[in-house]
Amino acid sequence: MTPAPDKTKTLSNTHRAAEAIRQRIFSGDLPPGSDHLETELADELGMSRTPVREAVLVLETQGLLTVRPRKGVRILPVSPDDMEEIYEVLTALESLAAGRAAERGYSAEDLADLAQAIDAMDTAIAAKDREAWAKADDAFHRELVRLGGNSRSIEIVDRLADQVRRARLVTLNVRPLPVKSNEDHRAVMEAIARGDAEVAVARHTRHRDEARQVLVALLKRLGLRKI
Amino acid sequence: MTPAPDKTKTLSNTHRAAEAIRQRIFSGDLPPGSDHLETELADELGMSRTPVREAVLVLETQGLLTVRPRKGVRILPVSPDDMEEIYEVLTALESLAAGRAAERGYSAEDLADLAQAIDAMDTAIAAKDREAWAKADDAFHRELVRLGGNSRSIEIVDRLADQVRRARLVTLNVRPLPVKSNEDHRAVMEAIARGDAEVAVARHTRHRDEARQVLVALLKRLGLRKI
DNA sequence: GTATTCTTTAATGTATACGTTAGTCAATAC
DNA sequence: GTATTGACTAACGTATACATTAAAGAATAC
Repeated sequence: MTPAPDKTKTLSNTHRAAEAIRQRIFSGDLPPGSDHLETELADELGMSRTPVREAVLVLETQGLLTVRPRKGVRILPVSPDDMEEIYEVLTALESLAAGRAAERGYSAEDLADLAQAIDAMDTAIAAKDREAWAKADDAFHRELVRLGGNSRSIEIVDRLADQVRRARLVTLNVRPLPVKSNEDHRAVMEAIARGDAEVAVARHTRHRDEARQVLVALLKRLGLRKI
Repeated sequence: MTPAPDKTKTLSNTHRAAEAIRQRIFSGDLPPGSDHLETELADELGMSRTPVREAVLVLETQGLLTVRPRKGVRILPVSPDDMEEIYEVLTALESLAAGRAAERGYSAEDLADLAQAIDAMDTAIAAKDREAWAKADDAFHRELVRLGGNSRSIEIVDRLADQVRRARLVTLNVRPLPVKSNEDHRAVMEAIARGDAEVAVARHTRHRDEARQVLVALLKRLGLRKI
């Protein structure tokens, strides 16, 4: 997700277009590899080409699509190799955040959201509710980076997490329920709580590396169809 | 720097505008904190508002400026705190790259550019040529990330390095010549050459952390004027 | 003198029109 | 039958015109 540029009310059409297209990509409505003319998108969104063009330019810099001059905008596929790259960066930045969070000396109260996300994952796993688990997992990682306090990291991770979410569209119902991963989450949180940056970093790095291996292997096994 | 979108010849005005504005920011021609109307920029660039708007939108997502609805585009200042954030992310991603590069088992030949950058820094320091040193230092860090092989990292680091370059506009001629930093560079390169990822990561992390401390302290000492 | 409201204005956000050009398809030459 | 060339078309890149709106200032009421 990307933060709303205007919290009050009057979103510009450009922002609406960007958000709409982004949603349609994540929902699978604009599938990876598909092409779309600016004119079509504009018609479908009920606006002129101008805001659509502007939105598309932004989404291009965010790596969701490319503009191919007379072929339309192409929704970018995410290959297993891409996902490996994305996870590498995510791992580095989230681990950085875990370390910084530990150094900041947060109180138990400060970590309430983190704890809540962990509980929600436990609940979801008990109920075998994959959607709920994914949502809580997102919340945990997002909150972790927020606690790191580096706004640039937050922004970059947000953008990359978008892509991970796209991958999950495909993998969520195929992969085994990650019953063990909450042990890692708890360990990371506890390390942060007691100010142990080293363990927080090490544990989180291992956690993400393992997740990456599972996901990439799964994507490769699922075969050629790009996400 | 940002890779040219079209290597052949026919750059669109949008790309030209983006590049021109970027250059004007780095050259100090558009100072941090200054405001500029789209119309003015368009006139100065000899084109209409449309490509300028598109360029500005992209630069906004890259964190160089913000569009403030009836006030013009504001060139963003880079505070010491901002620089601290930027260095944190740079450190994490460059260190990641150093580790991955070590794992890849590069030959001495593969590391030639790295070695060349190091030599250039030695030469520059002997000649007390700060400009040359900065250029070679840039080349070293850029090549390091390239060797890491993660294209997302490369892109992110490129964007952040832009900001570091802006800071150097102010600090380059004030700070002491970093006579000792090439020891770190050499150690990192040697660790990569012998495939020692752990040392490569640790040494580079330390190197960047020290550089960050020097730069941030200097920026704070130089005082209130934002970059 | 101050505060409120109205008016004005200027800059943006959006639509649209137009020129350019790449891609397509057909026709013709071989 | 194949390949090359040419015209055509449709999509994009850019310019421009228009609508919208927020900021600034003036005027008036108190």
